[in-house]
Amino acid sequence: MTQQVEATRRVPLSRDRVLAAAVELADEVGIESLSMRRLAQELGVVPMALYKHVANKDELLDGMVDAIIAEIDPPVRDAGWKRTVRLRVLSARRALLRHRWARRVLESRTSTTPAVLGYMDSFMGMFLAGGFSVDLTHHVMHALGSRMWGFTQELFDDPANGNFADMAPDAQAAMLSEMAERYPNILKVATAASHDDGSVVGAGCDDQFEFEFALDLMLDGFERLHGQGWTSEKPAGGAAEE
Amino acid sequence: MTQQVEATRRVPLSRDRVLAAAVELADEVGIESLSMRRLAQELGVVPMALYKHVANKDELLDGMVDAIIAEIDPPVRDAGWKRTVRLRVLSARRALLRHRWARRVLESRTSTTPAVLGYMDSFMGMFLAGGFSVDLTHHVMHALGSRMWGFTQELFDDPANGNFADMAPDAQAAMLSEMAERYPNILKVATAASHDDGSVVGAGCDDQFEFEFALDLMLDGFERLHGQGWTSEKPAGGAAEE
DNA sequence: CTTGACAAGTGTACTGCGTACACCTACTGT
DNA sequence: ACAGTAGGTGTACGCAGTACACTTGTCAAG
Repeated sequence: MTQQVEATRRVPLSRDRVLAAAVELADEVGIESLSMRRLAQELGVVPMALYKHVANKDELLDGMVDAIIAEIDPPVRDAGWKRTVRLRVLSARRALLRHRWARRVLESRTSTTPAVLGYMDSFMGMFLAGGFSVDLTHHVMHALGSRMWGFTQELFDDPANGNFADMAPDAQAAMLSEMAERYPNILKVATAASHDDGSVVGAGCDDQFEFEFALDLMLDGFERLHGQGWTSEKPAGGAAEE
Repeated sequence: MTQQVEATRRVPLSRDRVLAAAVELADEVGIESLSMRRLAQELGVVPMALYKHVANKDELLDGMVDAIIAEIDPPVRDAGWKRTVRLRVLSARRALLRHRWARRVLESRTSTTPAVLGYMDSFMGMFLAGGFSVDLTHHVMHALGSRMWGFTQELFDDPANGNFADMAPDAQAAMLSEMAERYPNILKVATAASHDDGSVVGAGCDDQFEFEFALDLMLDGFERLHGQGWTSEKPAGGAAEE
């Protein structure tokens, strides 16, 4: 009987099982609470057992990111570059939103795993296939930056707003009048962004709208540059120096 | 005599001294090596002494960020909004580049200290003063995102390139041919970006150029939208739902 | 000059982390 | 039947942040 129990759980660990469990755990408790010990416990195993499948925690994080990247849809076929890029970014965004920790990990990772490189490569491919010069593609990639992954640095994070909502009404009023005095512009902009909804910062705005607004702004800019055959005029030559 | 020594070092700690030392230490050894213990040691004091001046490490980091923000120049006067914004961002960029750890801390911080709010407020003020609608200003702020602080997520970080440079020539060749096979687009773009210089990724490109390229692309986009009186057409009403 | 209060600095100790290293164990191919 | 090995275990180390009780230095009031 114990044999059976053991037989049931004796599905041996594997790199994939470890990564999957890590992703799930991070989804549940947040990346900051994901420790090797906690993960091991979740898998019913002693912490050091994990090290037979991942070299260390950094590699674990890399693997988790790779798993998320695998969720991104491949480029659609036979659409113009703009639509292809747009859809791909939005697909990446959906994947990253399913795993909210992924943004931070991706940002903090200096690493370039094969999955990351593969995504970037195929991303550049979309522009090149659209007739962009290698030169322009390069700058475009830099300009997109992390927006290629479907996210932007949030202006305010939820907590600030959460705190506000949790405050006593009079404290809210006090804070509001203090803000009106010290940060009049923020207040103006924030309240305009949230007529019907009582919140002041952040929550009043539609992140998805903001993201697409900025993405389209950039894509339009790229289109314009491409249309006018833009080239970075580098200082002619350069062999002269040194 | 020991008295004198003590008298000399008896310049008492203060929040400002702690923050200044923390900034300096982070500049020297990197943010990941900045621990309360290490900082205390640097100040010739026992770790717990710091807690008389900062509540905890998070507050220390917040304070450090605030100190960097204080280094950003105020907006220039009597220039158009575009030039004003541009110069301000580039000033922020200079400050952040003087303290390379600041980018990460700013990114990871969910907090909104008065200094952060103040900067944002004055930033919005530049657009509003330029005649932007509150609405457009709002979206523009989101679109800028962390570029407002003068940085972008780097595509590749130095390490990858550093490793490559440190490799044996034949290993380099092997890696190159492997990359040509698996990431042909990356290779194309990267090599084009670094004709004269031997490196393959990252180092070949001029970060400052890339940053300004993207910044100007966005500012031009904003200008265009502003010129045509852009408004986000929100779904009329909304009170109907709930 | 004493005193006593309060701010600044100290010492010790706790918990949790990542992970090195030596060990055991159960399955595999010969 | 047995040796080799991959996978799991147990113990232990150093480093982190910080709670809590303590001493010390300084200065105002009696």
